[in-house]
Amino acid sequence: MSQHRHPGAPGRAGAVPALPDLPEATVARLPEYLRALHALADTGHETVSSEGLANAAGVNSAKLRKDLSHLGSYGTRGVGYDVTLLIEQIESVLGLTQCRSVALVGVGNLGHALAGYDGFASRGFRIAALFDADPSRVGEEINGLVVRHVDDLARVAVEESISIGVIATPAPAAQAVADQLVAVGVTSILNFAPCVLSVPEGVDVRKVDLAIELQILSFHEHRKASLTALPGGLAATDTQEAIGT
Amino acid sequence: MSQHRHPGAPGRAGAVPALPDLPEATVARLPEYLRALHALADTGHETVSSEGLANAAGVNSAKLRKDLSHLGSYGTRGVGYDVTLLIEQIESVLGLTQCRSVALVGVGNLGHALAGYDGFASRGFRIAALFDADPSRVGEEINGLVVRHVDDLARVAVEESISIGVIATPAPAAQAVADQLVAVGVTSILNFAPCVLSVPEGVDVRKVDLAIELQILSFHEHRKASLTALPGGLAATDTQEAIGT
DNA sequence: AGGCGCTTGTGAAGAGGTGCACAAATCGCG
DNA sequence: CGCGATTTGTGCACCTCTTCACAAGCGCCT
Repeated sequence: MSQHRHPGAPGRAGAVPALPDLPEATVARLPEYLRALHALADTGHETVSSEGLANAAGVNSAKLRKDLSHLGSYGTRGVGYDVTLLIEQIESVLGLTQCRSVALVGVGNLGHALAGYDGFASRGFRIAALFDADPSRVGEEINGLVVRHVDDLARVAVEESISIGVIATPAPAAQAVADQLVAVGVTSILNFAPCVLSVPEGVDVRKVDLAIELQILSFHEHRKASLTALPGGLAATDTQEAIGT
Repeated sequence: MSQHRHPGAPGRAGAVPALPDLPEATVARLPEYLRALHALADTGHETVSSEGLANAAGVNSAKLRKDLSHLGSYGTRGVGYDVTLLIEQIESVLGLTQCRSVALVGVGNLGHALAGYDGFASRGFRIAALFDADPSRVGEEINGLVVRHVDDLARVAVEESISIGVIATPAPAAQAVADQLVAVGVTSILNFAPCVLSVPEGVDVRKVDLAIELQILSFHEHRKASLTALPGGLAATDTQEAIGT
């Protein structure tokens, strides 16, 4: 998880239509539900049960029902959920009704791929500008966008009304880029650089580190290897819980 | 989170030197500590306090101490942790003492970038083979590796003793690739395709979906926008959280 | 209209993670 | 040698998330 502190919570916000104050874990799963729902809609389904949607999203059906219950009662007992209605609701909650403009900084190996990734556009995000610090890369055209120098960030960010910044630079440059993004008023950052960013309060940072995912897999692999290397195979249940502290 | 069920082994035998049975949350943070430790080692630090390392890793110092305590007492009270020793311990626990071979399937936009990502090699992973289903891509050389056809997966996987598979194909192809990987004996998969994979028990799948991260950010952005639009103007300035620095 | 089967929504219990606060342990110094 | 400064390791309370189990609600069929 990343840094997420949302301070004003105790003072209940008054009469705003819907500020559901969703649990973080639920928010993290909503996009997955949304993807599954779109797939269902594309295959002609009009309604879906919690069981069916849970399977499509890879979660437990009870968890799914509790998650959806946090955004209101949009299901019909005995029937299920209306696919179209649920899509609208989730998109509304996630703030996807408006198309958000993304600035991508760092057009190296990874940044290049991100610039061409069509999963963003199909989910309502528009990559509005590309930046790099390397002058030899400035001017290059990627996917219909021209790479600009990072010094132009301030001007362009305002022009394009950027709401999310993506950092795909090498680690040493990431903090400086983050500072620039914050200075321009960006309050949401997706960081692919393998380093910790320090940002002022109110700015959300999410981190994606590809190497870390591999290391976590490595741990489980290592663990499984230790287990299968045991004498007697895995059915040997006579020795157990010998491990204390 | 991803699918992590290790149910079939209720009696996990315990005669092995150290099977700490770490909490998942701890495992997920160890790589971050490791990165911070390497950075400290490179700058000449020989020891580090929990406070110092916690700052470098972007977490709370109490959490860090508890995490490290799960792998044993490798710190010295009044002094801190020996950087080199701690690196060795964490790498040992994560199973990084041996270089793991990775097979990357799907050499499209994203796969291309992953193949060239040097963060893998620097963390002890070796991309041992590249695959694609598109014949026009087979034979292409990327970063010193030749792209092979996915039908050769079985043969090559054995030759190269692949231990982790990375799926960077379009979503519709992902399940078939996963099945092939599993058939070859791969039990750890990192999935970049936006879909749910179903795999037999004992196989670990971790999912990275770039669009989902953006959608989570979008939610918080949406939420912040709603808050600042409130009448009472309970601006977020009353609580200063001073996030990890 | 009434009953029946199906599905949602939710209270409650359980599991897991977090952070505080402090005792225990170690080092350096007088 | 003992004392104080410092830092680890951890018991405990709190909190969030998960899972179970079931009542309430809905539609269909007779």
